[in-house]
This record gives sequence, structure tokens and C-alpha cells, in this order.
Amino acid sequence: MALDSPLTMKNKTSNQILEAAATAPAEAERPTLKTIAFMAGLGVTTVSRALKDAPEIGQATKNRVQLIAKQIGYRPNRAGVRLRTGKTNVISLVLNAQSEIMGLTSNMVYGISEILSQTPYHLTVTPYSVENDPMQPIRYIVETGSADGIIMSRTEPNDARVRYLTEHGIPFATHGRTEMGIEHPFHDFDNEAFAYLSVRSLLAKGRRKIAMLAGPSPSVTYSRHLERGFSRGIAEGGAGAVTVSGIEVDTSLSRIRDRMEEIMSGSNRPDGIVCCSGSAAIALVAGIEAAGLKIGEDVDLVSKQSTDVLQWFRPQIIVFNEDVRHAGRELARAVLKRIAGTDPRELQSLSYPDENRRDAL
Amino acid sequence: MALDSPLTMKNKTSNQILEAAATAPAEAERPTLKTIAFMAGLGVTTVSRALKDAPEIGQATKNRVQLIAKQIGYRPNRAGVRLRTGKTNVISLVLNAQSEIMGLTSNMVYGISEILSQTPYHLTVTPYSVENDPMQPIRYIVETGSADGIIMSRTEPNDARVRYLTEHGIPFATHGRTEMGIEHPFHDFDNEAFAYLSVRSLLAKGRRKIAMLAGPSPSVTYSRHLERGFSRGIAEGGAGAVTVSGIEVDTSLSRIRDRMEEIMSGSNRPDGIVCCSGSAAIALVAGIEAAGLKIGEDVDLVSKQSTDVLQWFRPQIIVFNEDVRHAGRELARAVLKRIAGTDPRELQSLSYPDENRRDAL
DNA sequence: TCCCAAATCTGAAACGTTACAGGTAGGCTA
DNA sequence: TAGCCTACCTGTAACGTTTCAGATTTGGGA
Repeated sequence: MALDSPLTMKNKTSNQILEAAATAPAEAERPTLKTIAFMAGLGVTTVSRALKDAPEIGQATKNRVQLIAKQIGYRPNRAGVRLRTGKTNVISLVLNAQSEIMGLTSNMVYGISEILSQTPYHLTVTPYSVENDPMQPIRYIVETGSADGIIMSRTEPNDARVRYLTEHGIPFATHGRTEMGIEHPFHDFDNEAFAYLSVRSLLAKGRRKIAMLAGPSPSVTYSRHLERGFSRGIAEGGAGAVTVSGIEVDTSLSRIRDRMEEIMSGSNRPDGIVCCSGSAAIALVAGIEAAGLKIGEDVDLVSKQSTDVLQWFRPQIIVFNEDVRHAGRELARAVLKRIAGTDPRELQSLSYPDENRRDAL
Repeated sequence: MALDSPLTMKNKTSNQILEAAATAPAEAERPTLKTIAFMAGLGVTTVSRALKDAPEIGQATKNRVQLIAKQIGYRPNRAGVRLRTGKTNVISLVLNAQSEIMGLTSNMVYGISEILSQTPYHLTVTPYSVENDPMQPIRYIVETGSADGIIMSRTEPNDARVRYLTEHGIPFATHGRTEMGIEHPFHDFDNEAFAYLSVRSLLAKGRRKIAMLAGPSPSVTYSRHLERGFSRGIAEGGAGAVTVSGIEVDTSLSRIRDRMEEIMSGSNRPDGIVCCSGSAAIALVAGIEAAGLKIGEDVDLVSKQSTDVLQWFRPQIIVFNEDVRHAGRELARAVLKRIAGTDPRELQSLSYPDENRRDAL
């Protein structure tokens, strides 16, 4: 067998090509660079470069290689790429398994997938239970290098995960904002605007004693936004705020119902209520009605929702939509761009209740 | 430098070890087998085997290696394993992005994750839109070898995906059954029992003209199960079945509501209704009430639900719970065992309405 | 005629892992 | 003593990709 024998250029048999021939795809094996190299009579290196349009490869060769690749349905082996380059082509969605606000998770997943489906990226989901440290999945992903980017929610004003990821230079985007002087990609629903508009619409209905079901806990940023918008609305309107103690949006639905019944049977009961979650709203209504009151007459209720269930539930509820699917799309776009090197400050976006409302249809 | 010089056994410097020393972890690099090999003064091969308790490695060595590995927090590199063995350590959940029955997706995801979190497996989600061929994501996964196992839903009696995966020998588990003579792992909610029990509970309330909101389409298996259980209940009870035409469980909520209003305003209106989805039930109620009728008085409604919203919505609705999280756990366990080689027939399970009811609390 | 640069292409090495085919030492049997 | 078996460990190669450092050819300038 002539190794590197100086025949004419066209017939020369390089080692790489010989090698490719030796391991020629017996039948229906998944094609690799080697397969293409053999078919094209080129070296593996050349094929690799030709497929990514490298400038040092002749145009004719590129066309030829790309044609072959398309014809035989070549798909780069993810493990090979990942091992060599460290690039995983994976985005990880990290979320809290407990606090599932109706439809939030699924819509988020679908929104993200919509964007990723046009890229080589895959989506993995990494839930963590409440009893565990929220940092745990994050650390796992970073330490094992199992994703190129992370999307996470339930952001806190001073968020340990944001700090950790920033320090480690791992691209990420958060559903929700922070207040720690770190510029990072985020998408958020403007919950302050929502709470403010909610109060205003209650005022417009003549309600004067207004209450709000609090967000998950002051440690989650959007709870503060809600609070701020609520207070501003109350202050501007000169109305009275009634405090709802003992429950918040993450409390179990039955507890919310029971407590609400208590409150609405009490002497200082509110006549207008703001709620930031569709499922909690349903429990609130159950409590209100158990106290013998009627939505739209004795009390008005404004709620945010991410699926269109509330309209059917009680048409009297005033509803603002949060398009979580849209949020998923925004967040996916943001991480991808962050991975590509875009400045974080260009990857921060807000959704407003009104816009969403149109958007959602 | 002495290569393979015959010093004493204890001091011998093998090539692998020298090599490991050459690339010794500068600082805080992720440890690999090489790192451990260097620290233990062993070859990479030995370390690899020691970590998987191979019989040809001395017990003392195994202990030593495993101790080092634990101490320095060794995690096998997934890309390395995958490239070498073809094992991805990934389970892919393939689902339809459109027909989201309230909470189904998220609960499924959480259930699966619960099981996978105790294994090296990651979960990726691959949604497909209705306009696309359901086979497309399946083919993609198989062709690119991007998962070791697949979980999918919306199974059809004669399911092309089931056939394809079986032919290709790819482990999978389905949420729902097929009727094509292929034994494969599945988990299913017994919708026939549900429909049957639903009819019986309506009969027990004295209802005589009973209707059912159909499943997605006869092409999805569980629609047939519903139909079967429904017919059996009707026949046994000697009641009358009222046909609901024009809508099914996947129809948009507003269409369901409108059509329901029509039907309930008609002359031949049913006095008992069976519904297999929580969100559809809400739309049904909206339609019923728009026709001026009252649930629990003029009509009774039985519905399946996968989140506990309906009780709060109208306590009069008779509810059966489907624990989708449990289904997720079952399906995850099933694929894992299938991957391990368990006979498919041992990986088929059903959930019954009653059992679930207890289970769900 | 000779040399150089540009244009294309190439092989070897490496990423981390595992399978395969040894290798060596020590003890046992004949 | 030789031969063999067992217990334990080792190096090499390979999975598919990309990077690095050349090779080779061609054309042009001196």
C-alpha cells in the first residue's frame, strides 16, 4: 500500500483519508466528519473547517463539503464538540418545584423552547425542592459545567445565585430583578405597575378600603414591587389600606380560603382586593363567598393571571394578564445573547400589564 | 528522565502517572480521572475501574481511590462518558405544546425530576407544536442519539412513535396506552373507570340524561377509554346519553363555553355532565350558568382534575383527582428500568380514580 | 532562475472516558 | 526448578471534534 506516494495531486491518498476509508460506514451508521472526509476525498480537518465557513478553505471545497453534509444528514456529535470545546449547547431552567403558580412553569418552558428550537441548544429542567438550598442546583451546574446558560426565577433583591454566577462568569438571565448593583440580563413583569393599576381600577369602582394578598415573602423581589405599587396607588387615591395578615400568595389554597373567610366576616373588611396569582384568586373568592359576600357587588377583586381561567371563573374579577410564555421567549433570547457576549444592560426588559393584555390575544 | 526504569515496585513511575503529573491540576481545575490517578500514584485505567467497584481491583485500592474521589469532589465528565460509551444519561420528555391541560406539564416535569434527581440522569424537554409532525422530535432524538430514554404523552391506539421507537430499540415509556400488539412501558390513568364512576355518581344523584365532553379525538387512546366507560355506565344504569357535538376537551375555552350555553338552553339538555379536564370544566360551568342553570341543582357536573382548583371554583362539582405528579414518577421509574433491561410487561401501571383520590392528599 | 507569500489543505494532539489486551509479582503445583 | 495460575495493575486505542503547527502547491516578483 502506497503511503504518501507522490502520485498526481488528484489521486493522492492522505493518511486521514485512508483512515476514513478503513472505518468506512458499514451501513446506516451515523455520519461523522470522517464519513464526509472520505466521501469528499479530504482530510477531517478540512471538512470541519469547511462546515463552519472558515476563510482558509476554498469556496468550491466548502460548497462541495456542505452539499455532502446536507445530503447525508450530517449532525455534529454533541459529545465530541462538548468534550473538545467545553460548549454544552444546553440551557438549564432552574425552578422551584413547590410554588407552582398555575401554568407558570409550562408556559415558561414552552416560551423558552420556542426560541431554542431554532438553535442547536437543548433545554434541561432542574427543579429544586423548597427544603433544599436554592444555590444547590446552581452550584451543581457550574461545578459540573453542565450548561452554557441558566434561566432562573424567584429572584431576590440580594440574590446569592446572581452573585455566584456573576463571579464565575456563567451567563444567565433571571425572571425578576435584583437590587444589588450587579447588571445582569433579566425579564420582569412590572408588578409595581400592576399593583398600582389594580388599586386605581378599584378606586374607579368606588372602593375605599383596599387590601392586597402579599407576594411570597419580602425576600423575593417582586413582593416589594407589588408593595410599592400598592402603596403608591393607595396614597395617590387617598384610600385606606387594609392589611391581610397570615397568608401570602404561596400559602396553601385552603389556608387562603379559610383566612379570607375570617377577614371578610370581620368588622374591618376590605371592599377591594388585589391579588397577584390566578390560583390564589380562586381561593380568595371561595373565602369571600363563604363569608356571604358577592364579587362585583360587596367586594371587587383584581388579579393577575397567566392563563385565562379567571374570566370563566367569575367574570366580575378584574384581570390583568401576565404572558409567561412571552417571558420565556425573552429570557431565552437574553441568555443566548449573553452567551454571545452582548452587554447585560442591553438584555433587560420589562412587560407592562397593558401591553401584555393586548399581547395575550 | 528514567522511563520505566526498574526501580522498586512501590516507586515505579509509569507513563500514565508521569503524564498525569505533567498536566497536574494547576489550581482549582475540575478533577478528572487523571487527577485522581496522579494523587493515588495509579494508572488512569485502575482509577476508572476502582470507582465502579470492578472485581479485578484490590479492595484496599478501591477504598483509597474512592476516598480521594469523594474528597476532591470528582464528578465524571459527561461528555467523556457519552463520547466513549454512547450513554447520554439524558431522559427526554416529549410533549405537545398546545394542548396544555392545566398543570399537566409542570406536574409531569416535577414528578419525573423527583426520580431522576437520585440518578445521574438529566431531564430535557422537547416540545413540538401542533402544526408539526409528532414524529419529528422523536426522529431527531433517535437520529442524533440525544437521549437514553423518552417519555411521551397523547398516545394513540396505533402510535407511529411507539412503533418507530420499538423498531429502533430505544427505551421509552408512554403516558397512555396503545392498542397495537406491542408491549411497552406505560402509565395511564384509568379513564374508563373514571368515566364509568362518573356516570354512576350522576345516576346516584338521580340524573337521567347524561352527556360527556369528549376527549381530544378518537385518535388519542384515552378518548376511547372515556367513551367505553361512559357507555358502560349509561347502559348499566339504563339512563339516556345526550351527545355533545362540536366541542371536545382541546377546543378553546371560549368555544366550549359558548357551545355549552347553546346546548343547555336547548330542549334536550342533559342534567348530568362528565368532563375529563379541570380547565374545560370551568368553561362548561361558565356556559351552564350563562344558560341560567345552577350546578348541583339543575345539572350535576363530574370532572377529573389534576390541580385542586375545581373544589374552590364550585364545591358542587363532583371531582376525581388525577395525580399527574405520580404519573411522572411512575413513567420515570419505568424508562429507567427499561433502560436497565426490565421486561416491558413489568413496567405497565394504571392509576385508578379512587386510589388517586387518597393519594393526592 | 530562485525565493516568498498566499491560498489550501494536512496530520497530530488533545478533551475525559472505557474496553481490550496485555504485564508483573507471587504463590502453588509437579 | 520450571511452569502455571491468580490477583492486581498498566498502556494503548478509540469515541468525534477542534486547535495548532505545519505541509504543499501556485503565482508572482526579483
